Order: sequence, then C-alpha cells, then structure tokens
Amino acid sequence: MVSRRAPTMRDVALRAGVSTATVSNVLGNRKAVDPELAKRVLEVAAELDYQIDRAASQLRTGRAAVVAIVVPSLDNPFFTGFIAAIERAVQGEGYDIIVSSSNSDEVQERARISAMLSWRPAGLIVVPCSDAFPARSLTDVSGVPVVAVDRIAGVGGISSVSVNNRAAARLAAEHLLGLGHARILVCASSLLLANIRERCDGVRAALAEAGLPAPAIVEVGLTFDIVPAILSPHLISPDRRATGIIALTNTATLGVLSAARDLGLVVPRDLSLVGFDDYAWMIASTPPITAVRQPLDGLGTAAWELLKQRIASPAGEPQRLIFSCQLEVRRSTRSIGPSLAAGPSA
Amino acid sequence: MVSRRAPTMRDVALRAGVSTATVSNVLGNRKAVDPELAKRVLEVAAELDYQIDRAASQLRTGRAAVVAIVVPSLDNPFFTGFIAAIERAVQGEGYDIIVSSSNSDEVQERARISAMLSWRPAGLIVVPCSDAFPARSLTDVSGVPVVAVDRIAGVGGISSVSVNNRAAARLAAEHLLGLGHARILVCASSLLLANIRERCDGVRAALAEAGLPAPAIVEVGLTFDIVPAILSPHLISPDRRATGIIALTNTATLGVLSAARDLGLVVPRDLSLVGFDDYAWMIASTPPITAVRQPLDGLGTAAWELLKQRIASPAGEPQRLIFSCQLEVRRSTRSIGPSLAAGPSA
DNA sequence: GTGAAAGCGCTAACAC
DNA sequence: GTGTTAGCGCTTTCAC
Repeated sequence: MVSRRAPTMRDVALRAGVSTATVSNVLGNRKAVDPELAKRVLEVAAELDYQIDRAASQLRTGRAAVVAIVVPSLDNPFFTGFIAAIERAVQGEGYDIIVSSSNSDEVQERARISAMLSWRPAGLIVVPCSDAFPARSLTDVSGVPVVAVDRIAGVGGISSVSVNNRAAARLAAEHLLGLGHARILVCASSLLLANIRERCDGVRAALAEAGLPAPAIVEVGLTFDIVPAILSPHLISPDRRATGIIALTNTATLGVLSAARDLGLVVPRDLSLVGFDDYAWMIASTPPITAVRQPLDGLGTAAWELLKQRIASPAGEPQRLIFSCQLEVRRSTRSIGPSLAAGPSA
Repeated sequence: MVSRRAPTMRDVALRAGVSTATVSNVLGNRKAVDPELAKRVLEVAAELDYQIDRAASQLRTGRAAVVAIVVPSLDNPFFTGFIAAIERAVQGEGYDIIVSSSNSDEVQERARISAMLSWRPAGLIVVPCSDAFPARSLTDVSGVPVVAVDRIAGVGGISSVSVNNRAAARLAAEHLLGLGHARILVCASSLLLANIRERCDGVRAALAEAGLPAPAIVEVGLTFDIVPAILSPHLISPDRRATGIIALTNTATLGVLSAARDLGLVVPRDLSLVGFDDYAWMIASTPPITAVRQPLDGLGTAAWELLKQRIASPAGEPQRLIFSCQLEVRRSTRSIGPSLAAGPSA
C-alpha cells in the first residue's frame, strides 16, 4: 500500500464539475443546492471516500467538533466509565473526544489541559485531580467552555456536575446502623480530596445522629495494593475492631476485601462491608458487595449537556448539577449477631 | 468570564517585535535564532499563555500529532487498559489520542474510523470488532498508517500486535491438567472471534495431547449478566459436570464466578477456575483468581512502536508482533481430590 | 539570522 | 442557485 494523499474538496469539485463552494454547501447542507448537482456531488464524494479535512474546516470556522476530556487516570473504571458515557452522549452530534490522563498530578494536569486547548476544542470536561484545580486559569484565558466533574470543591464560577457525597455516605452509614453496627470504620482514599472528606462527613453525621462516637477514618491511598498493609492494624483485635467498614472508593473496596481475606476475616460474617461505585465484579463477587452506586451514565450525559449550554451561551450563568447516589444492598452486609455484638457470651 | 479569542502567533510576534516566522522558528526550534530574540519570544509566549493552534499547524504541515484509537468498547477494562498504555507511550512525544468506540458493531466501526480519519491523524490503532475488519479499505484509501490489535485473524498486509492465544489457553489447560482435572469446560465469549477460537484450539490441543476427549465449549456472549443462565445447565449435575473451567475473557470469568455462586458451588472446592486477563478484582477476590495475564502495557507500547515505524516508512514491510501471556497461579484452582475425582468413595 | 509572502483545505461573503 | 475569492493561523521557501 502506497502512502497517498487523502482526496480534497477540490478533487470532488473537479470530478463533479462544480465549484468547491457547492461541494461545501452540499456536504454541510448549508445552502440550497440543485438536487441534481447535489446528487452528483454526493456520488463523487462516496466514490472517492472523501472525508472532510477537519483541521481546515476548523481553521476556517473557528469551531471544532471535538470535546477534550482530562481525567486523573485511565486505569480506573470510574473514570473510563465516565468517558464511555460522554462518548455515547457526543456521538451522533458529530463530536469526537480527545482524552488525556493527568496521572493524579497537578503539574501534569496543567500540561495536559494546555495541550488539549491547543486543539481549540468546543469544550473541555475535566475531573480535576485536586480541589484547587489550579489549571483553571488556563481555561479562562483560552475562552474554552469548561465543565468540572466530581472534584469540584474549590471550583467556583464554572459549570460542574457532581454527586451528593454527604448523602451518599450517609446512605452507607445508615444501612450499617440499621443493621445494628456501632463500631464503624471508614476506609478513605485520600483526605486531600474534598469529595472524600464530604463522604467522611456524611458518615460522621449519621453516627452522631445515632448518638454514636465518630468513626475511625483510615487513609489508604489511591492504589489498591498497599491497602492491606495500612488496614491490618485496625482489623487484628477481634474485640476492638469495627464490625462494619465503609470503603469510599472502588479501589478502597478492593483493598478492604483483600485485607480482610489476608486476615482470615470472612465477609459478612466477621465484617460487614459497604463499597463505593458499582461494577460487575461487585455483583459477581462472593458475597456480592453492598455498594453505593454513582450514576456514571447520568454524570457523563449531564456533563455534556452542561457543556453544550456553555458552548451555546458562554456568557450565561454557570450551572451546578448534583446527582444522588443509590445504595445497592447485596450480601456483604448483615445484621449484627450476638456473637459480634457482645463476644461469645450469648 | 467573557469568551475570548486565544492569542495567535501574530499576537506574540507583534508583542515581541519580531516576525511570525521567527516566533515559529523559536517555538518549533526549527532554525537557529538569536538567543536574545528567542528569549523574548519565549517570555511573551508564556506571558500570553500562548498555545499553538494545532489545526492551523496541521493544515500547513500535513502532519498531525494525534493518534486515533478505535476499540470495541470503552466499558471493558481490557480495552481501556490498552488505551491507558498507549496514552503513556505517546505522552512526551507530543502526541494526543482521540478515542472512539465501535460498540462491537462493524457498521459503527466503519463510521467511527471514517470520522477519525477526517482528523488526518498521524496513525490509527484499532482493535477490530470482527476478524474481517471490513473498514480496512477506508484506511487504505486515506493513506493513514494503521496498526491492528488483538483481533487480527483476517487482517493481512498491515502491522499488527497480538497475543499467542493458543499458547495462552494451553497454559491454562496444562495447569488444570497438572492438577488432575480431566473434565474441563471452556467458557468462551463468542466463537465468531478468531482469538477466542484460537484459545479454544489451545485447550483442545492440550487435552488431546493428554489423551483426553475434547472439552465442552460454551458460548456465553459479550456481557456478563447473561452468563449464569447459559452456564447453569452445564453445572448442575454433580457427577457429570466439569471440575475445571477455563473462562476465556474477563467478562466470562465474572460470569463463571456468579454462576458458580448462584448454584452454591464453591471455588475451588467444587470447581477450579482459570480466568483471562488480570485485574485488581481478581487479586482481591476470595479466592484470588488464577488467570492468564495478557501483557496490556506491552501491547500498548508495541502498537505505538509499530505505528511509529509505519509513520516513518509507510512503504516498509508491515510487522506482526506476537506476545506471550503468563499464568498467574492463585487460589481458584486446586488439585483434584478424591472426593471430586471419584465421588464419595474414598 | 530575520522577514515577507505564499499557500495548506476549507467556508462565508459576495457577485452574478 | 452557483462560482469567485479572501482569509482562518500556521510553516516554509526565498530574499536579504
């Protein structure tokens, strides 16, 4: 296969015996064109497998049919699920997505956003890797519409979509409380993240209302493999350890599961577990994991809708959309029995 | 925030008191420029947060610093892991990725590739959704370098990277055989996919060499939720059912796990399971799942290397790279005990 | 070593 | 309803 040049609009025009303007009008159905001519143009275009050159089109119009997405990681199903939802949403409206990972690093985040902006995208959807979102300034100068997602605490004045983290965590806590658990441990990824802090608050509030002391909160980091080492000390003492654990992210959930197993603790017999996020493996797991489900698809769709609003009227008021989460009760949580509540006395 | 125009090279040139040619030369460090001038240009560029307009740059040079990626699904961690690996590889070489999902549909695949091509990307990496890869013709006419990944059976004459599926499956089968299993069931996603058929062949070959009859092969589809219903009939009869199952994809692995649980079968006591692909949940699972690990990162890196070769010399010989997989022995497989081998007789 | 100017492929005025 | 033409922001000769 010889490397060849893609056909241009001029090629199509020549072959169809019309001007490039007419080709452009037909292909972009912009102005009325004689049906006969239009047909011929379309035929020739198909024949040549003509594809418009978006760089040229964009340069001329100033509009780009692409939305840039920046997330902290492409190895986390939460973020890729979110991207998948956006891709579904922008499909059919003729937009493509260009995606990039900040590797949970502010410096890289800034660099990636900067690179994305050089495409002059129609808009930018970003899951900031920190509350501060320092790269925000970049988007201000470029004038590209932005929607921030998920970690939006410190982010004022721009559209955002997120989840009611307090309520979500409260759901988990109240479920455990309702089952009779009083010693509850919270397994948090990083307390540097406002959404995680909000989830902690939600648990705290629920416990406080129930007249219980504040929960222990353990910070386990962003990757799953180190969790067991960090968590073990909190799980060894049979009479002091928590009976219920709330894991605040999918990674933390995985970590709790393997920590428990390493310690010979059986879920839910020895330990009730509520996870966060909702994936196939949680359902296939034995036992299936009770979890707080974030409406990934809704978040993606909403991010795109909000972005479209900003694109249509950049001067309009930024919107904040907050979704609720749902608790999926499965089998990793159980009502606390006498053996757990009061030791072997009963 | 008022919508504003991004600064152009002209803005930088004016402000720095030089020509746009000089700015271009400095920023692209293309030609030697007086250090004094260069410094000033850089300063002004930073001051204005100047970002080159890639559409304009690309239109002029004909080269685009973007690689297009098309995969069957963005909801499958195998594909997103692969994308993550590519993203890591192209980072730092100044390339961005634009990604798209074919939803495992040939028609959509063609449409998506066609759309990708209109960006005139430096190259295209595609995981075809079928062996035929009918959209290939598109890439031929556009002259965009292509690398096909994973499902490459019917794909001749282009560079490709894949895995030795026969050998991989053989690894799984021989492991089970070594543990004393003789009744082995293969849980395949779709036999329409050549890579899946190759994996079946691998299992078959291993069993044949061991003098055993061919394994039962059950086709369970591409999504996880329907697997239990399809699999159950094969797992009910205690004395006729397989003692070892090989699940040929991560989705199939999940399906087997939940089917077994629904039937009250305990892994590995009642059933040994070897999965495919290797994810965090397999390690966190109880028991941890023995699995054939595909070198995702290697596949991604290799795809990019091969693509770079094609970009550098489009007329060169296409390369085919084939990776081997590794068996991660964990605890979902066990040596077959008397109770399983011969019923309760021992 | 620097600048002037042409032109990449397209679209939007504008003329006809 | 169609064609001519200017020009989007950049890179790349080509003069100087």
